[in-house]
Amino acid sequence: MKKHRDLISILKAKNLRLTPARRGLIQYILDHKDKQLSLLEITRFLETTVDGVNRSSVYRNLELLKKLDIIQELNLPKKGKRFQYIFDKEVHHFYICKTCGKASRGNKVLFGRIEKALKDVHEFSKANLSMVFYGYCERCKR
Amino acid sequence: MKKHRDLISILKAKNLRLTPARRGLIQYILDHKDKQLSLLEITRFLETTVDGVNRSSVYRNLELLKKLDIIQELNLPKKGKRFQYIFDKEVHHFYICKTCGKASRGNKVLFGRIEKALKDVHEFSKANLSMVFYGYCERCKR
DNA sequence: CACACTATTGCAACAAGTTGCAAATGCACC
DNA sequence: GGTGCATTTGCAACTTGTTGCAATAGTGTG
Repeated sequence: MKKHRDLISILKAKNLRLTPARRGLIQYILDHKDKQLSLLEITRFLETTVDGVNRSSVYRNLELLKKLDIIQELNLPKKGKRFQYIFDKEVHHFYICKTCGKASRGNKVLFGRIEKALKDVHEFSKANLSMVFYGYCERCKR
Repeated sequence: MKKHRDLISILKAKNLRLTPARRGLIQYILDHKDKQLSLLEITRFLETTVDGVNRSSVYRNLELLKKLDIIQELNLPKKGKRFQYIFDKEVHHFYICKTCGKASRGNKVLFGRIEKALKDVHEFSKANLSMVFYGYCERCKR
């Protein structure tokens, strides 16, 4: 799997080690790229496969993947903390409903358009930019 | 104070009661409109003034103010959860540094421009829209 | 200003998240 | 394949956040 190898080499380049816990976490996230994963889902998977990963390790590794811009944490109303794969050169931005917590990904065209709108924000680097919009979805619209 | 009365009438309209804890919280937030307040700051203030507000009440009231679009919760890297006043007809969007957690508010012109860029996102209501951009600040830029 | 009605609070038990430290282990080098 | 060493883990104690429920107290009405 190509992406998998990409990630491995990122870890290596930073002297980060590929432990069973990390391997499992990365695999699970890669297998659910389009989902916003809850901690419960992640923990359950790691329990049943790597069997016995302590929760502090799970938290620490999620933190690590965030720092590496591999995942992004989203705080979804009603649904709590979620983790979303964002490691690709593709764009990503999210529309989140303040009422029900539904999250949907934006598309490339819109991303480009918004990025352009931000061109005058000079003191802010748009490298690995990610954007979150909070409004109301069709169902919850008022 | 004008804004204060605005908020009070919003509460009234929803059958929400003005308890000491709520009054204190609202006052504190109004007095620090341009800060991202930490829970510690809020709690400390409420302890020393209203003396003895249970933490569950603090959490519940913050949740309430979020639902009313009076404050917004921001998750700042390194700094944790913060609460930011957003209740005015003025626009608000934030630039957050993924490394150090520095948050800065955007301005009206940019907001308008970005909002326009979002015009084709039809299934998403931009009422009380708020936007968060994650990138890197000048200091942390790489 | 007392009453009734319902929203809100405090409490206590629990769940989720954090941290320092000693033990374990991945990995580069031989 | 063994060795050394820095990274990572598990553990345990702790802090932070959540929830159900009974007691408390705002608020509108007369």
